[in-house]
Amino acid sequence: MSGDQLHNDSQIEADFRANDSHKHKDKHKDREHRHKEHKKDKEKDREKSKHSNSEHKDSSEKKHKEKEKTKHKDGSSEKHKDKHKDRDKEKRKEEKSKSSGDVKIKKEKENGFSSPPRIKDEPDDDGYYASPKEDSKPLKRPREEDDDEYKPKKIKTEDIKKSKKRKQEEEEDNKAKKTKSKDKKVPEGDNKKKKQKKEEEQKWKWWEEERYPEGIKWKFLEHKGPVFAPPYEPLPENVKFYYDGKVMKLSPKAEEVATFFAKMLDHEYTTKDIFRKNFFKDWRKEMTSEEKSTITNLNKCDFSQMSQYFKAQSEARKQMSKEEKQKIKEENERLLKEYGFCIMDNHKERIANFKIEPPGLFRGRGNHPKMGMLKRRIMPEDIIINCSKDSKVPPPPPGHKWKEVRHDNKVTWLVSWTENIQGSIKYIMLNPSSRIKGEKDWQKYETARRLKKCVDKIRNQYREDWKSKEMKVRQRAVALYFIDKLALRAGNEKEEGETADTVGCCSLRVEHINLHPELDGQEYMVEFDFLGKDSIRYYNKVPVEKRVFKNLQLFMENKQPEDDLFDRLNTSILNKHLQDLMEGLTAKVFRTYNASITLQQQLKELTTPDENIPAKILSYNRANRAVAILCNHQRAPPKTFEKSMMNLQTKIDAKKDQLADARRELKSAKADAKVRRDEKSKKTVESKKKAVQRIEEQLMKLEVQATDREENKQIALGTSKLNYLDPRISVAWCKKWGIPVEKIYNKTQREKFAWAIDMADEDYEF
DNA sequence: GTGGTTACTTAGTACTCCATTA
DNA sequence: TAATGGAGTACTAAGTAACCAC
Repeated sequence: MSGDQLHNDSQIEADFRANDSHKHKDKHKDREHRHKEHKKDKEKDREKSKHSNSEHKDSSEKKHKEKEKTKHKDGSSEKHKDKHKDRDKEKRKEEKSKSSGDVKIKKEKENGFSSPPRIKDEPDDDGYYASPKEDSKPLKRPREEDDDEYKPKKIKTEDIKKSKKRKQEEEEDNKAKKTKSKDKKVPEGDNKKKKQKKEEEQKWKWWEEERYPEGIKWKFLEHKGPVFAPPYEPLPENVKFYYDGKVMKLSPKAEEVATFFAKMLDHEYTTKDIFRKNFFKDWRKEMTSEEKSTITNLNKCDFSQMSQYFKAQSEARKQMSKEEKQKIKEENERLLKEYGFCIMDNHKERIANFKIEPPGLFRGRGNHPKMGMLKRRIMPEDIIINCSKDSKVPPPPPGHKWKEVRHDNKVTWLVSWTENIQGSIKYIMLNPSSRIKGEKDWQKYETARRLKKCVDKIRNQYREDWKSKEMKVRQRAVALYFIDKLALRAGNEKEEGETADTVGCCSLRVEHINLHPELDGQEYMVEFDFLGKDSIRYYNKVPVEKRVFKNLQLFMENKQPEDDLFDRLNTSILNKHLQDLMEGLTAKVFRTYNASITLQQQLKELTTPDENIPAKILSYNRANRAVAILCNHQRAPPKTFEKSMMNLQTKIDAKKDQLADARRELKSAKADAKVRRDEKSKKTVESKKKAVQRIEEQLMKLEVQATDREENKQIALGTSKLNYLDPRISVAWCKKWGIPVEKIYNKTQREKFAWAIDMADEDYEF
């Protein structure tokens, strides 16, 4: 399988280049299917071995057994069926690997196996050092996760004073708030005071305060509960639904579900078999028995009038008058004000998602087996409220009650409910700008920085483990190598048939890699091709070390394409091992670490001191892009991409013409001044010169913009910026080069990273 | 070791709003 | 003044990983 190398960015190491996926997703379908069949077989086998004496041995299983026997011609039909149970096979295999491995290792030694090249270029100083700033400001100490039983540390007296003062202020603030909440209605007049207060709130520097002991997330929590989806509004009489060419009036319930489908009619989803099948099955559940007996074929349903009605409605919404739009906006603001905030430990904090997800049709990503199923309406009776005992419990809507009210301060969520598609729990939590999220974020980067201190040791260790006699250890070491080198996700096991068939490192299957002893002039190439999170394709050709290559060959021996590559490994085994190497270390820390260290290196490499601000920002974006490529953060190219690119090019051409004109004018002005030699003409020359300069700058800006946009066509920068890059690296870079931080982070991002903006100075080192 | 549950982070896309341009 | 386009936001799916009982 070959994919076209898409990201042709000279700045980025070829190793890290992942290929485009969106166009190729379909290619995987076939394979997925095959895999599913296979897995089903496997599952059955598992069941069988579990209840070996059970009465479940039906004919299909027998058939399957026979099938399996023919599959594995070497007679080892039970091989690879089960990861953890088949000890005999394991032994046999290990013996085999031992003998062949020994030979191989010897051979390598004879070949003069030299220490492998470094996985990633890293700054020469291997040791970690805290930034001088942190040394001088113990208050902003990087938090170590290892201080398990955290006791608020005594910090500089000065700072204690500060914090005490702040606390006093807060207490006063809180008192005021409490009295306020008692007599609720506050005259609209005190806007100024309110504003001031708001600003104070925004300026709250939680990162300078003491933390709670491990496990405790808050001491006081009060909120207004969730906002429910608006009730269903039946369609007007003139909007008809037709079945088999005849008008049919649907019951409200059936009609509501029908409108969900009608609203999606233009989407490709509604043409997919699984989607239609799932939808129809769930829709029928909502029908009256009469409807059920009439409506038996989705193909005979005509939703077109409904669809047109909704299109007209959305058109009308766009055409609304200013006043109407303003009214809606005000209503939304009112809702936000009332339900969008909570009080957590004396501070008003913004809630991220205070609105309950409305009912609709489930749209999974990729080839999701449950697409089209009905996401049912969430009622107060489904809702668990979490708040503190001494808070005012939010009242349920009239005539309803909550499923439960609990007071659990070991968790951060305010509201939860169980969703009906996967049976998973959904939560209402706080905004990223909140203390509770910020602290966690900060902690995450501190863990990644701790990894920096010991990453060399860990790398040496897994290199050693490639030679281990134990298959499990070898697999673990190779997997870890991939996670480290390629920033792959851990790859938890997933329930079969419940989700799209996607994989991560530990769940890679034989069919996801191709080994090439030589490819494109390089030795020991591994070609990856699989669907990762969100069914985004990961395609990459990577040269690996010989020992890794040989190990992979070994892991793949006698396996079917649908078999697990790392059959002795899962994420929990891997993470347990990582925990032993460093406290708090998990597979995902490697992604954070490698993303952040890459940004820091790339910024160092790409920033040229004498460049102007737009050029520096281009460099920043390129560094950011290198990370996004490493992490395989892709996006569908914007629908208007080609057009907007063309428009930009037109602008550039026009600017070029304008520049040529200005230069001509400058030339003639110069000639004129030479002849006249008066003040006026000199001034004209000066002003023409300035004009040329101005236009040159404008042109340059446009060109930079064009480059940036082109390079960004299929790469999403946001995800890494928000989740993987230690914001202090960016802040330090801004401070070092005099770039306003607003150029890198928008308002929301600045709120999220307020802690970093406040604490990092220009010589911060990750 | 496994399977189930829970809590939380990470992810891409659809929509909205607002500034700029024709 | 309407159209356009891009930045920012809202939404919610899909991951990771810890914990617990057996």
